[in-house]
Amino acid sequence: MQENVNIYDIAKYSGVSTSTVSRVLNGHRDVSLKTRALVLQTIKDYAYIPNNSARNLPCSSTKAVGVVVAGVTNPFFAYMISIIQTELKKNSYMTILQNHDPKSDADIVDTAVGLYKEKRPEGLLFLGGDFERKHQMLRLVKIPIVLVTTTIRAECERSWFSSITVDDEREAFNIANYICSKGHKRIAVIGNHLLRKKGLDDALRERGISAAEIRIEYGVAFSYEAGYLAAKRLLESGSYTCILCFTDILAIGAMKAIREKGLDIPGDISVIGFDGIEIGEYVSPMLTTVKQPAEGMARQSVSVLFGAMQYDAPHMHMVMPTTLIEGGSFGPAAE
Amino acid sequence: MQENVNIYDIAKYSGVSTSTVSRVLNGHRDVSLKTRALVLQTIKDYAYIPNNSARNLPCSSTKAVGVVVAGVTNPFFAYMISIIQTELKKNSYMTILQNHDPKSDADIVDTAVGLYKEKRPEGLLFLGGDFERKHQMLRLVKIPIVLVTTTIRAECERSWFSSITVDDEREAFNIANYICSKGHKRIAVIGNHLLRKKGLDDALRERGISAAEIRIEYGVAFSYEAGYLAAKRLLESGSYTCILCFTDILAIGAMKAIREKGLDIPGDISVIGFDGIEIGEYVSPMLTTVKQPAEGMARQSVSVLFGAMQYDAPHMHMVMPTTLIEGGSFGPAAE
DNA sequence: CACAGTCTTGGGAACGTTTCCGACAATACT
DNA sequence: AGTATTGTCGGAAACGTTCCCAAGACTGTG
Repeated sequence: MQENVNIYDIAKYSGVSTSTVSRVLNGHRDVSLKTRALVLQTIKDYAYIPNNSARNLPCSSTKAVGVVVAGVTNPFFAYMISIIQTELKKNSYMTILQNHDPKSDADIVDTAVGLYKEKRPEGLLFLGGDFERKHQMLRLVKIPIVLVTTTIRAECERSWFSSITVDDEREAFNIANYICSKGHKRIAVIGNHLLRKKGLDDALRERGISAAEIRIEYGVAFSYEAGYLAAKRLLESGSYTCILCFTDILAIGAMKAIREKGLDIPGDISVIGFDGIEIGEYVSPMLTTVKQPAEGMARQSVSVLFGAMQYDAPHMHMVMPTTLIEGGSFGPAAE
Repeated sequence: MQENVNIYDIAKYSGVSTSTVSRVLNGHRDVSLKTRALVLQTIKDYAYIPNNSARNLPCSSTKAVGVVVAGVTNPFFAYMISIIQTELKKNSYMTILQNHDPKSDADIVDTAVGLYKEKRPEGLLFLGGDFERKHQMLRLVKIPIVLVTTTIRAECERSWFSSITVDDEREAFNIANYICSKGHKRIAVIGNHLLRKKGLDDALRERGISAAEIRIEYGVAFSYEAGYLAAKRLLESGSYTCILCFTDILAIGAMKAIREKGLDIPGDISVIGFDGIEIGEYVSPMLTTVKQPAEGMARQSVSVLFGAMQYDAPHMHMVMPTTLIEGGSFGPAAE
């Protein structure tokens, strides 16, 4: 273990005070060009690297943002993470990644509180997940929180956090209408999403399709496999002309089950997804999906978070538009 | 902004000294049960959370590990990240995620050095990427380094870091032989991987297939799109019975181009990938691929890293076995 | 009852920075 | 020339912990 050089050493070797070194380090003015150059050279010579913990101590800033993700494995989140990380890095914040396996039964809020307690990030970003039980616990976390693509229950008091979402209920309502308008009547659903389910139910009710006629498979997790298994169950128990999945990866899983059954997509069964991940363009047929503006949401999320962190900006709840990507996995009802 | 309570407050309110509070916090013995209970209660009452920066200062430990990933967007890496993060968390280390966009021209080593300078992690994990130019710079980073699935040039001095990989050269050699043994002669390759290319070349040379007969598309990045575009170029310029891709996502991209051309997989063209990502099982036909033991590698990587961090364990270079997953995208040569 | 030994506790010096405040020199102005 | 102003710099007190060292209380033994 070699001894690390510290700011005192640099000061000593440069023949200046620690204050001056500190000023150089932080780019403050009030340092002559000559002194600055001298100190910078010394820093270089001794390969000095400031100690971050000590640095954060006086201002008690950690330069860290916690990102709690409901499954890094989901390409939709992975994509947003890559953007968020880049954006945070630009402001020299580090991203502390905290994966929350959606299969595990631990509550995402617990995960977040744990992260906060241990690492003291200055802000918290949630990607996906369900925000319901025990969310109150997060109020004692006094740092800004932004929920991205997270399902927020209607009864939640929204005054103490920000969010960036699409209007899940409305989008589901619209897509359900779209499906019905193409003649589909025997519709199945895979996925467990409170708001999207609500929008769906409303649309069907308006059209006089009773909820009883709809089969909903609450694919427990958002994974390819869950979609596959759920679709398999559906195909064994009934006959449908359209399967709506609340997530693209579920849809892709479902498509496999349909193929295995020897059925044609969309000839026999249409499949429709939600999210708009890249892989959807590479399956056959291309996935028809409700695309969320992932890049924009990711960028906005750090912008909103920084706003709250730095200027104490008020909480806001942004609703982003979606686009229907017509991929080929959806067509009019068969008969 | 509310004032944060600190260890002094807790000491004061409990009527003890900070030393005692500290001892309770760190689970040292030499504290009477009564005092311990009292302090714990006070901590609870005031919702006190120790300041991490201050905590790390005396021992200068940051409880952080940097993970530099050559593209979080690649499901192969995303999967390993999720495991690594879980594993690190178990030891109450945080994972600082640093995405290195493979499309960008910045060198991965620069990214890593920057991460080290800014955040001072206690260990560094590389996922994927090419380890060649300027890798020497990392020697001045005095913390343990483990490379996972990273291409390490033969000329690299290996004594100062650990690695966990498959034997890329040998696996490529084997898979090339496998392809040839099924009668394929007009083979194309997509991907840019030094070692895998070398193994491939060797195998073909042994079989008397000159490298000139092989068309290699150096898909610049590892992305679906790169695979798609590369395959498109291939199909326009020649006729092949098999396309070997150095990464599954390239293969999946290539499959789309083949379908668009109206060709059958594997009837007209076989496709073979490398990695063994989950989505490979959900495309049609299922992707034949050389599966790397992602889970095992991820687990081993943090185990090796911790070994080096804690016991100053010697550097090691683990080579893991692969499995050939026969998915259906590969068949014997057509004619 | 004196003494040694064990438990428990408090005091205070570190850890490596930042930053406020004041000192000093050099310059500009009256 | 004297004074105000500006530009540079150093001193030293924080920041919130940990941990070593010593002091005090208590127990058991002779």
